[in-house]
Amino acid sequence: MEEDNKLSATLEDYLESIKMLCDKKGFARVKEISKMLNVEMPSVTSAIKRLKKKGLILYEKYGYIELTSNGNIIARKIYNRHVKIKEFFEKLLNMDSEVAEENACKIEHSISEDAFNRILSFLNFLDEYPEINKSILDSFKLFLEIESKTENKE
Amino acid sequence: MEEDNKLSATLEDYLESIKMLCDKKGFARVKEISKMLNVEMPSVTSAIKRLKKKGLILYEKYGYIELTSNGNIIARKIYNRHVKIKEFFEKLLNMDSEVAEENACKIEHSISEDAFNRILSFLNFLDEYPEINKSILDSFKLFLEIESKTENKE
DNA sequence: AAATAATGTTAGATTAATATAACATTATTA
DNA sequence: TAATAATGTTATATTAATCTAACATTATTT
Repeated sequence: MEEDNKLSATLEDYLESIKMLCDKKGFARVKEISKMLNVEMPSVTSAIKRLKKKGLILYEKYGYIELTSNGNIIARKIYNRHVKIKEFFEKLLNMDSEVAEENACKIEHSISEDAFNRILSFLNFLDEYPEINKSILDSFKLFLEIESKTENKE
Repeated sequence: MEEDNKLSATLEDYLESIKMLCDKKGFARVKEISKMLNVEMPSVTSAIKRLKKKGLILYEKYGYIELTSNGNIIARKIYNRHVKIKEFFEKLLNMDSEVAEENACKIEHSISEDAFNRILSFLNFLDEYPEINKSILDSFKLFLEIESKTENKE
């Protein structure tokens, strides 16, 4: 009991898309969500019904889709994870923006609160000690270059 | 077409459990898998049927479960990811072993080849430059302590 | 405003993953 | 070896997530 309200990765994705669309234009539509997530419209209709049942969005047939305040809180949390995980990959591992994006998208759903806080702390650490930050990253970049030249198997 | 054979996260988990049991005793049994993954036995029976259909395991009704050579290759790949991701979390983020374990378990299924290679490279980097390794990690640990004392919200 | 296009919903089927209950097989032990 | 315990399977149901096809509504354009 207690927290029965855990969203599936899929519903988290829908909620996140809705948040992004709402941030941009104040509401979301089925078609846009379907484009964003690469699913057909009936899948969206089905998902938003489940989100509505959970009290996370407002919508009436054929109408606009908006977040409830609760939905907003949760969506923001998910989105924040996304942004931070992406940042972590980019800053620490020198990952391409698209690769970082793609991976953040998936990992954001499976990482624990605990682990996420570690990542946040690490990002703060890098921010607050830019010298360390720079020296690590420079060395690592160099390492990557050497590694790619060596091109050793296994 | 081409690679239709992508396993779901769930099937990857089953395969990984089977690998671990086989490594330990040469074969796996339904009961043990069910304990390991916290599912009921019929769920295991259903999963191993799917794995068998994909040619990844050998088994006959009421018999032992073993990996095919193909299954072995795939299982090893998954397991390796698991180990390395865990190591990454432990070494870099100073995460508790259990937390690292738990998160590696989930993330191993969603991370891309590309991103995983970055993580591997970073681990190699830490290994090959132990001075850098130590200095980063010591500073970060210190930072975590300071942070936890400060206990600032948000 | 009627015709057409765009968008959204319903009905319904499919697949994966799970569970419970009932039954079957294999292993243990008295 | 017969009885019991442990393990495994089948039958069946449920839920989430997706799809296609058909229909409904809303918006756009002559």
